[in-house]
Amino acid sequence: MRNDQIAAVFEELADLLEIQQANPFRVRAYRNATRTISSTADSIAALVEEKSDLTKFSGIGKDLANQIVGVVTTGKHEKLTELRTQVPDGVLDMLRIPGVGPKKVAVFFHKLNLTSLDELKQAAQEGQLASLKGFGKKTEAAILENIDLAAEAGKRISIADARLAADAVVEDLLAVEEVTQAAVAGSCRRRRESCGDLDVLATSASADAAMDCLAANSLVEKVLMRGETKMRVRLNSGVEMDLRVVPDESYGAAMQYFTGSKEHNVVIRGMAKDLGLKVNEYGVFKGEEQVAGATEEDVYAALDLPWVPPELRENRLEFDLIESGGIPELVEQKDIRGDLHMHTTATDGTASILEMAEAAKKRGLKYIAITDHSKRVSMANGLDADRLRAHWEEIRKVREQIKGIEIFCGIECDILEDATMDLPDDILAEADWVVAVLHYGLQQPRDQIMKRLMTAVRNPHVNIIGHPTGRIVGKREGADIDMKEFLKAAADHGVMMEINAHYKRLDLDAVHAAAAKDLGIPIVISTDAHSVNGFDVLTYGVDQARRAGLTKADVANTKTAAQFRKLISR
DNA sequence: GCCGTTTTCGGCCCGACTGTTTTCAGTCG
Repeated sequence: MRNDQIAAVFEELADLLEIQQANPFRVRAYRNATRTISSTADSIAALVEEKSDLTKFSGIGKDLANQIVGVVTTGKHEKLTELRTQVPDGVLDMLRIPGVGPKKVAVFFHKLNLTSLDELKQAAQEGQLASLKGFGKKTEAAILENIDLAAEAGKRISIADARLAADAVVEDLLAVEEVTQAAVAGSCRRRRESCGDLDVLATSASADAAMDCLAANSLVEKVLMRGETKMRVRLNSGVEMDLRVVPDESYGAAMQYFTGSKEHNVVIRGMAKDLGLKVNEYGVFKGEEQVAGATEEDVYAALDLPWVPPELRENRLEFDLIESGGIPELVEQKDIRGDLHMHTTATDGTASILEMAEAAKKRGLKYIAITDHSKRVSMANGLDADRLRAHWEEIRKVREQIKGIEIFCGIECDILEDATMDLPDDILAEADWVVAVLHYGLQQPRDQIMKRLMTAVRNPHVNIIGHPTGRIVGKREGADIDMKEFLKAAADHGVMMEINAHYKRLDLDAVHAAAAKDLGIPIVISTDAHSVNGFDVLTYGVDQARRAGLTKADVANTKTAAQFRKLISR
């Protein structure tokens, strides 16, 4: 059983308990556990099998540990099965309507016996909701208006789209005379892989001036809510954006607050409490007195903490890092000197070897590896041994035509479904750089996937595993991998791991990249560029590495060309 | 349901906005 499957059990349990008006802190305990389970690189099922103590995870106590063991060993959860018979699926769907939470859903279910979105819609159209105690015409109208959005609730946009939209709004805001400061906050600032909504923060002599600016932005479809300091809009893309306007002296506190994550902030506020302080979006307060707030650095300093890079604010690594000596300097885009995964017209790229090399050089890169597809990827005109040798011959010619950038003869070699390599050892041995990847058969059972990965890891010619899980962010689950076992094998055999920088892949993810770092595995951030503009995505890969707590020293393609050549010389 | 070097019981972050109220509950982030 995979971690996300185990997590889903407790997620549903939390929803059902919430509708049953269970103790909200108990519900939160389940949600916290869900998060813990899905954000560890350990295989929970494997831990259960070897009878490890699950209470070592913070937020998992004796009771939850037992429940998890039950779920893993029996594949069922008694309480969940029982609750399901009491609350139909359709009732849970109602939770996804914006503005509708567990309390309202409970009323619909218990007072009106409504059990689906369709039934709720009909009841609203007939005016049944407005007559309920605590409800009125406006609530009913809002539900009618929002009920069709329930289907796409939870829809997230890629970090690339998020940054584009948020940056555009910020740029507009900064052009407003009254606006003194404006910046992106929320999950977009934390550089999550995808964003469910966007947060923008501003300081302005007039909150109205800032809000009017956003309301007039061409990206905005509708103003959903507008108060004194806070405004929410829906963008054309369907995603919602919050704008918050605060005084200058609170800007840092507000940035800290609205950057989140919620989990990070809960810890921060707990620490403040222990120090006899209170933290809110307006500042850090000792009694009535504001002791910090203008800058984020001040806010953290008031709590005896170093400033925490936004990418780390997930209550995953940051507090352990602080405790064990401080937050290290994270890798930056300017540290990257090489790109070790890209394609040319030889397979499915749109630019020649020379064009790619020139584009890379222009971006300041000192070395690249050309890694076109192997023959199994026939759709992309993948290379067999003969064509690959000819291709490498071309690369050697290009080396003569361009100076100041080193070009490695590489290959992105498929690991086939039967756990053999797509190209024979003798040609892999001739390569400077071999990226081994899974493209097909990602749905195979864990045993076979692991067999394939082990084949690649043990192959003496394989340098690195590219986009190790094969997942597509928000679209496709990756292969079923026991990540700890796989990474351990890679570490033992000196095989590196890729963070594929494309915003649709970002693979390894932050949790697994951190696990790889812990094992001392060198990480390479690669763009997988298929065109000269394909290098643009590097920034997303660097962000992902930062979210994993990686420093320059952890990332192999920060090395100089000479150092890197030495690293991969056979 | 979890957690603890002032705690094994009594806490569990905090505020904006809306709608339905006439002081507050629900939702959201």
